Amino acid sequence: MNKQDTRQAILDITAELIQELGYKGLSYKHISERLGVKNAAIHYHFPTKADLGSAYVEQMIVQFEQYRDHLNSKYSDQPVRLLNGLIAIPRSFISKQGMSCPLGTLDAERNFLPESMLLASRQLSRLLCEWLTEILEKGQKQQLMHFSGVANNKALAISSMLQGASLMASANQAQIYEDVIAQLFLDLAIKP
Amino acid sequence: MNKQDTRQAILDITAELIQELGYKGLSYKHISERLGVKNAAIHYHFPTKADLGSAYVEQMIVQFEQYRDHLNSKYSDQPVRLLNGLIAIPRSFISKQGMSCPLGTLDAERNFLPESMLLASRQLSRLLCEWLTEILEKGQKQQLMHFSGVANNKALAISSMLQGASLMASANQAQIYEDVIAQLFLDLAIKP
DNA sequence: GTATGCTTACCTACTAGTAAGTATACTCCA
DNA sequence: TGGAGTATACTTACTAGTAGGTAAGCATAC
Repeated sequence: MNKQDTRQAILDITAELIQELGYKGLSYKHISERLGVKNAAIHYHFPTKADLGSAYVEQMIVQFEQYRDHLNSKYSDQPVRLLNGLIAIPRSFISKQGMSCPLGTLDAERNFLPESMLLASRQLSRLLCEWLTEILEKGQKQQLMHFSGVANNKALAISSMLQGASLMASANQAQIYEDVIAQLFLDLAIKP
Repeated sequence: MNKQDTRQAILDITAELIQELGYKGLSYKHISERLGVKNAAIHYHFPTKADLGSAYVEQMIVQFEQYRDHLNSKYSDQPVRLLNGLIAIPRSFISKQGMSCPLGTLDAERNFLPESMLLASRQLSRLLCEWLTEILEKGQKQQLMHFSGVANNKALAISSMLQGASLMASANQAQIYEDVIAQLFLDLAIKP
């Protein structure tokens, strides 16, 4: 097989497994069995687990940026649509049985993550929060969203809420996420 | 050593380690080394890891109930004090370097937890949410806390927020938790 | 004829868990 | 009161399984 194809296949399987098992729960054996190769083949593409983990988070960042830019250009002046787009990210993970949004999982595994991975996951978390801040500012300016304090801090609070709700939904019932989102819309006084 | 004393010492070390490493990251070797015994000694008190994990969560539930009952009787009609008491729980974990509130960690490890442990951790999560609901209802009645929708769902949203903020604070900077709490008080329009 | 992408075969470290042995402390009975 | 017996709280020594990682070999394709 082509080197880039195999590499991408490994990353895809890694993404699925991390959503299910976390970084620590992920093993080269899991990946190699799913891919139908031997575990040494994975080491050929990603010498160490830290290399694999870092590549995974880097890929998540790229995917997030593409998604954000796409929505930003499509719904530039529709902050409610943008917010719905952001909210859809954790939802997409929860909808798959046994899986969850990886950001919370990685935070929980902070003491096992290689430095590069921890830094990258912090960056992704920051990017998400910055996007949410912009959305809230637009929403406030257009009087479509209402909140106290500065957008920056409100974004941090909502970001925490989404991350927490995503984990709780995965470990309890998926419905929890929707209930929390409903409350969020009530709090922001968004007219549906 | 006395059997009950050793058992409690093991549970105390387990509590610390789970806050730091999670259930999966915890090992009998870690515990036995800290306690200055051999790993088989831990198996004498807790035959399987599932026994240890379940005992740990059960203990958390008892401690939570004592704390809640104590505050409830002390500040029965002071919902803001009660809320501060609830908020202090995750804070107490975050304040210890490298540690975090175990509820989020356990949710992230849902696919590795023995059934009894998963059920117990869900129960603790539910107890927390129920207490918060009562506090919000009192606060609303006394016009000390303001929010849209029903207390039940608002409690779920805040609960998610606390859990998410606790994880983010542990993996990033502890200050995040305080920033989120400040926003929460703003949102509830609580006068300080 | 050589670089690529993989396999075979191995390594060390660690995991939870177990069976058998042992020193200590307590209990019962002469 | 003293000694036999026994329960307690461990240790020693081990198991099978899994982890990440590596060195050398080997087909295939260029």
